[in-house]
Amino acid sequence: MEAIADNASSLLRETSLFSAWPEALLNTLLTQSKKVTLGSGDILFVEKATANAFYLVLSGRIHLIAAAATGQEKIVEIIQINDLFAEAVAFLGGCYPVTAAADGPTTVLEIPLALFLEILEQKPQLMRQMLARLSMRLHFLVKELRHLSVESAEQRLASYLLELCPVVNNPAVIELPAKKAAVAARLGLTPETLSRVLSRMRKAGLIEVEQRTISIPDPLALRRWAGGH
Amino acid sequence: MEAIADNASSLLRETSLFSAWPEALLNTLLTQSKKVTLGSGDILFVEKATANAFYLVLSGRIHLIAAAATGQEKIVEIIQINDLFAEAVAFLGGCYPVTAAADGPTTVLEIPLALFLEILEQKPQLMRQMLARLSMRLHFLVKELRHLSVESAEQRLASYLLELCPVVNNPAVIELPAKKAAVAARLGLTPETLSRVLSRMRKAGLIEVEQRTISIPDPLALRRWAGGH
DNA sequence: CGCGAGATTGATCGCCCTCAAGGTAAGTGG
DNA sequence: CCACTTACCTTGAGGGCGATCAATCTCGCG
Repeated sequence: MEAIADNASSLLRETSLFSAWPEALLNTLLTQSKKVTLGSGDILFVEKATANAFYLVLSGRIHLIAAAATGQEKIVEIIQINDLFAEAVAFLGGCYPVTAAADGPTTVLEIPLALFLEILEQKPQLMRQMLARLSMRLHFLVKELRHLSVESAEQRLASYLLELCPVVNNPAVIELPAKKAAVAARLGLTPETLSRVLSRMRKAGLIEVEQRTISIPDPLALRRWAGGH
Repeated sequence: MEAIADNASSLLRETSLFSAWPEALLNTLLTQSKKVTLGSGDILFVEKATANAFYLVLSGRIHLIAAAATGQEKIVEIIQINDLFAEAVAFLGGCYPVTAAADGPTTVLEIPLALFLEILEQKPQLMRQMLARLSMRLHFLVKELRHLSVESAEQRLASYLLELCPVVNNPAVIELPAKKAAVAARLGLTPETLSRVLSRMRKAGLIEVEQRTISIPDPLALRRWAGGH
């Protein structure tokens, strides 16, 4: 229990949102939070459920999924270790807009909204940070909208790979953050299409694929290639 | 000039963001703001430009447009009269994520970011409202992502029409907020496809179309029909 | 080895875009 | 009042991208 708290504390401190919080407040928050362990595919919360808490990924991965009436699903975002999610619902006091499911064994820290809001109310500068954070998410989603609506499969995958590159000028070797089927869903594609596009890029000499490891000798060439379809 | 300020003041007060602002602060903001008149197609700001202000639509309409490298365009949102836009950039101090263009003759109120931030800094409860507002936009965009990625043209148009209905149980007569080509772009479709889908709905007896006026005898039937492709 | 999950590859199909040709309606000038 | 113009919408034919369905392949593992 103590070990868990310590682990969570250090992880919390690493997030941009909490990095500037005073120790005392962070501890208060932690005593009210609890660790949740999930198996592969377990549902943390479902779309439209009343939101009582938000979450920090301690280990594993969480998929945020939007489902249509027809049963089709789209992974809106893949939440990695040490990322916060669902924190935006706090200010609406409403319900979750997506479903959250574990991708493999995963542990998350569940932080109650009520206490969080109470603390925030007394610390305006923390609010300012929340605002910046939400703005960043807004920009991210706007960018996603563009990707989905006006870019081809090649362009979407290329953008995605380029985002994973630390620097765009040098050769890079990157690791896909999840199994390919999940990456495909994240990009709004089927696994088959993802496979074919990767294959096309490989044949064009732009990337090399080995399991989840992808090496990109010339990221800029990849970007140019995607530009011309 | 005085008339302009009065008009803008009353409009500002009607927006959820400013409705709770004290008169004095609102006037301070107004004296620093200025009215901008735009002709059809005029660009208010372009994507990636440094953001110095955000805007309130006083009359007409503004299209927020995301463009791809290939030149294709998608209307992310259609901003109606009395709606704020671009206010989210304030907290990043960065650049606009989309391009804003006037749809027909339009006037907007240009509100400088610097002053706005300064006021906000001193009024925590106003920040709280900003947070709620940004959360709402986040939810809106998440919903949009779902629409674009997992729904068909029929479903997207049906959802769009249903959102324009005041109540979903009763017959409704609604007015498209812009010319059909713009609505199509807003839905991620071409004008041709929009026309065809409208035609299909008409032949199914679900709607009647007269210029921009659309009557929906049974919104629920429309929703059911869209569910089954 | 055999099993099963994930990845690949091929064949086919459907939705939506593109290109092209009317069609409708409102506004001009004679 | 009527040709003419212009903007917008509609309708049709054809094609491409990515989904679907199905078969095969790879690899880790009991």
